[in-house]
Amino acid sequence: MKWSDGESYIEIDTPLAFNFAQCLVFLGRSEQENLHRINDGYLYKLLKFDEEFVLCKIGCKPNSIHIDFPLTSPSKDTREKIAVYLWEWFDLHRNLSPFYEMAQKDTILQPLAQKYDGLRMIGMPDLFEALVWAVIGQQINLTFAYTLKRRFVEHFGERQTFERETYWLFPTYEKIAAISVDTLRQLQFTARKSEYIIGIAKLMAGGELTKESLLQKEDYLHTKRTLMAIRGIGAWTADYVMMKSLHCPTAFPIADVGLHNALKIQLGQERKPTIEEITQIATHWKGWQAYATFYLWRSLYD
DNA sequence: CACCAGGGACTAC
DNA sequence: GTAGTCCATGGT
Repeated sequence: MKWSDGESYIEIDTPLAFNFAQCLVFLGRSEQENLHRINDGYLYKLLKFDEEFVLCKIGCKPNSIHIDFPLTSPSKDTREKIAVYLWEWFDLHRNLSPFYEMAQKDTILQPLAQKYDGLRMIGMPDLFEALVWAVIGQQINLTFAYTLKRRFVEHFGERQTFERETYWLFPTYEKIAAISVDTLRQLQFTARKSEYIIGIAKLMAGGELTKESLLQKEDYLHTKRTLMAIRGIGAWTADYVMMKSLHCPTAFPIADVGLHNALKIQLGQERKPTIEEITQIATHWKGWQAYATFYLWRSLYD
């Protein structure tokens, strides 16, 4: 990763096939999102490292991402962590050339790759955030899922205010490990989801589940099995988290309803494709299932 | 009012 | 292993 440190700002070199505006479209998909704000072409995100809050104002230049710090100037050590966070958030380490070459020969992906050229996998560097968001999203419509996430963040997350706007941090697993099922039930989480989320928080608080250990697993299936052994994490959630937080390119939530709807639309069919049909279609996507899924999700927001 | 929603656990066979 | 059932609640 290449980045330059200007002390009061940082700049991260962007790879080929990167389009900041495309990424902002995806990040702006919900009005209820409270973990970042988009205003006038800039992306605002609150982060915290070692008790140090940092508000980032993120914009783009021709070949780089430029980050200013409107609230306080972070230390050098923190500036490096911010660069790493952004690197992960926008999946900047990945060379997309093979994906676009593959997409060029795929009738479904070809128009999407052209239309959303430069869109990167928008990740979730925080493993706990990815897990909770996935559990929240199980079997409910996205609008309600965002409502639940907003309540969750605003009840248990820390905040900073800048120019009359409030910026939120996702709650920590330490905090959630200590709450009761009843507390989440009051926010209209189901009892089951409350148990899953608190259970996951306790595993992480106890050091039994870490992003580092998951990343150390040998292969896709081993990692997926490890995740699926946790109560509340099935095949869909495991793939979702591997895709968004572990940057696994072969993660493929094949049972995803959004994926089914996107394929139905792209294929111009009256019905959604079956799992067997999707398996067949996806044989072309080998090695890039996560990106294929992500671009299909993106197509739902036009 | 019916059906759906970015599923998963649990049970029975 | 897999098919059936329940979970629970808002959106459309």
